[in-house]
Amino acid sequence: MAAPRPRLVQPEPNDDGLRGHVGYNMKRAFHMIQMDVNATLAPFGLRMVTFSALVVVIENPGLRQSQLAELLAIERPNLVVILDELEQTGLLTRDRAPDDRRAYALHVTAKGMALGEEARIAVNDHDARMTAGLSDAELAQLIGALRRIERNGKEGRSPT
Amino acid sequence: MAAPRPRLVQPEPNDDGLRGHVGYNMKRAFHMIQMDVNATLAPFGLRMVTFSALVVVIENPGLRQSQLAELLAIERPNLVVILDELEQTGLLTRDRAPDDRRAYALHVTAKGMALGEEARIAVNDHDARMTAGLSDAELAQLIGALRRIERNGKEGRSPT
DNA sequence: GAATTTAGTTATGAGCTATAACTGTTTTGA
DNA sequence: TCAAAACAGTTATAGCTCATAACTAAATTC
Repeated sequence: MAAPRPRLVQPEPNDDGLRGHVGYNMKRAFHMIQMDVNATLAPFGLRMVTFSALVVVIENPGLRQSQLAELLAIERPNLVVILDELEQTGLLTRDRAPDDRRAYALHVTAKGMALGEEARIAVNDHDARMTAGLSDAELAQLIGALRRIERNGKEGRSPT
Repeated sequence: MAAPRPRLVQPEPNDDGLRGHVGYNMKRAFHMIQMDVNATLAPFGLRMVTFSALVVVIENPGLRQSQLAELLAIERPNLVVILDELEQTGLLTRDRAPDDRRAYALHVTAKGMALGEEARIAVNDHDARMTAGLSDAELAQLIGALRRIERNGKEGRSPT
């Protein structure tokens, strides 16, 4: 066994005092995920939020904008530009709802469907990369904990 | 047992297709944490990032700005305004390093120390709120998973 | 049918992050 | 020794995300 090395006069600086906080660790982890997923989606002309919107419209055809905003927890005004982007690149359509001429029914185009499915494969690869080293059970536990935190945060808000 | 209710023509829209992705769940969880921690720190005149900087300087007195930036994974230019804020409110000092007149040695003031410790108590409460319902073991597992993801993200980057 | 509510939009501002380019100081090495 | 390179901190700037207020047009309420 090696003899103990004499203590450095100037010990290595560290962020140990923050590592016990969930928020600090999550901020750093999320930053990595965001960078990687955006790099992953860039070849498709998508960002994290446009990908999310596209997937939800694929799975909920005919959805209204306000419903999509609610589902994604995005403010309506911000969703407008996101959908502009997806509409202008021909991935989805805004069709006037026949029963309510204020509203739009959202549908993906064939192109949107195809691109969405391809992007999904890429995002699954990204997921696998970022969660490498975690078992299936650990991954499920992670997602469960994240959803619990999301719920805890909602409960703290005003009971709408 | 109740008889099965007939299937709705328009089923409730949902984001199930995204819930399997770690990034989507983390984005939503982190958003809640960020809102809550900022509300928690506002009475102290702090934000998440100024709190983080303050804590690290408390625990690493004499630290250089570039070391702090490295530790917090913040770009140097962005750290400047953060430290301006902490310096102008009298929480820390930038002292010219005697051995290198380019560099500053960072130290917290007595006021910074006191405020930092108070803020820490508030942030611990925030942590407890956000992670309510998770056992100690689950919390440890969560932090472990987040650190793993952070490491996986770093490895994907250029090996500087 | 006037008043209110709702769906989507526009305009705008705040916060966080990243990059390029600059000043002044230290280190390198010819 | 002294010019070139590297380094610490800074300034300026731009992008992305999120939030709010105020608007238009259509539907609903009473």
